[in-house]
Amino acid sequence: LPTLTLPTPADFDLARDCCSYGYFLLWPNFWDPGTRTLSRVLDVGKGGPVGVVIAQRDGVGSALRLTLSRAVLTAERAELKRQVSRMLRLDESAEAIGEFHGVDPRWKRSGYGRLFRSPTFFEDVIKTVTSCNIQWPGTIEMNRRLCQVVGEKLVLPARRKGGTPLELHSFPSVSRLARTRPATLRARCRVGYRDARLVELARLFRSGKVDPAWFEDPATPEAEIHEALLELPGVGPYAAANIMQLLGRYGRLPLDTESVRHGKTVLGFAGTSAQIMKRVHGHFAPFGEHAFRSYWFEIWAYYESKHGKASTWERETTGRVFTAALLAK
DNA sequence: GGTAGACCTGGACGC
DNA sequence: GCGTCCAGGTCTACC
Repeated sequence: LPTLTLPTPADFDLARDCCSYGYFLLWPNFWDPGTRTLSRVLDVGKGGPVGVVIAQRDGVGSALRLTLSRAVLTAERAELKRQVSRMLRLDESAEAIGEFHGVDPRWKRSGYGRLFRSPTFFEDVIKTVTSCNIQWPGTIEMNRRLCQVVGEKLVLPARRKGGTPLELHSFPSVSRLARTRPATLRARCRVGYRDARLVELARLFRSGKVDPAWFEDPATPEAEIHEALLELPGVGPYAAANIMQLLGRYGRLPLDTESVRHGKTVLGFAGTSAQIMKRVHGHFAPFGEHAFRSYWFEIWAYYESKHGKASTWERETTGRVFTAALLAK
């Protein structure tokens, strides 16, 4: 099979930096704790979906080895590298992570700093909308169904003679989701009332009214991005702040019921949820433009204290246990 | 500018 | 078993 190599920052650790945010557990992403590889299908051009397995064999800072399901053209190769770099935040240098550790030294030892995200801005927006007002296992199910129902199918030949071919799916493309009927999403993907909002989002991307390049441009003022996100269907204060962090803007906190749980059980705050939210907000304000990472890795450390290293979580078992009721115990 | 009430779905909990 | 509540919120309609 064709392979590609991708250099990484000096401190990059695939197992740690991939398994750093819940989206690594969402379809079509598949982290295999056994082989410590990330695999999924990517849409990189007109040649059809490409399966990719990402491995880091020679330790921290070594190059990634990408094994592809088919040969790719030059333009596809560039796009593929761009998408993998986005997912794993290869754009964040060791120095940039060091700067964060300077502000919050608690994560220096583990090296946590990069946060996993999607290969595209579009997928991040859709995934965030599917995480609202629902428990985590529901988000997992919705993403699985979206891929299987609306995503493009990729069939890989059986590894052994007589074995069954492997069927994989990509994440729904903008154009495909824009053409999907809300009723289909509701019935087959179980997205509930999110149906029309998801289709409308895809249509905004398709028409160019939402331009990913503008949102991703470091030169675009933060306040303008935030304002534009709030205009999107299905995106409120929580989702907007979360998409901001996915864009690498860590100054805002996506406060939700999980923040309240964290405030109570870990930080020891008492009072009404509104009061606790306020205190959580104040607690992380001193971390300034790094606030979200300080907040998130505190939560992540709590999850790992309950279930072990995130890189050992299985998508089908451990990955599904993060419900409010279980976390509160 | 602030706040009830509705909203899909499915897990958790009480009876 | 069945009803109720609510989750990594958002939107609309009111005040």
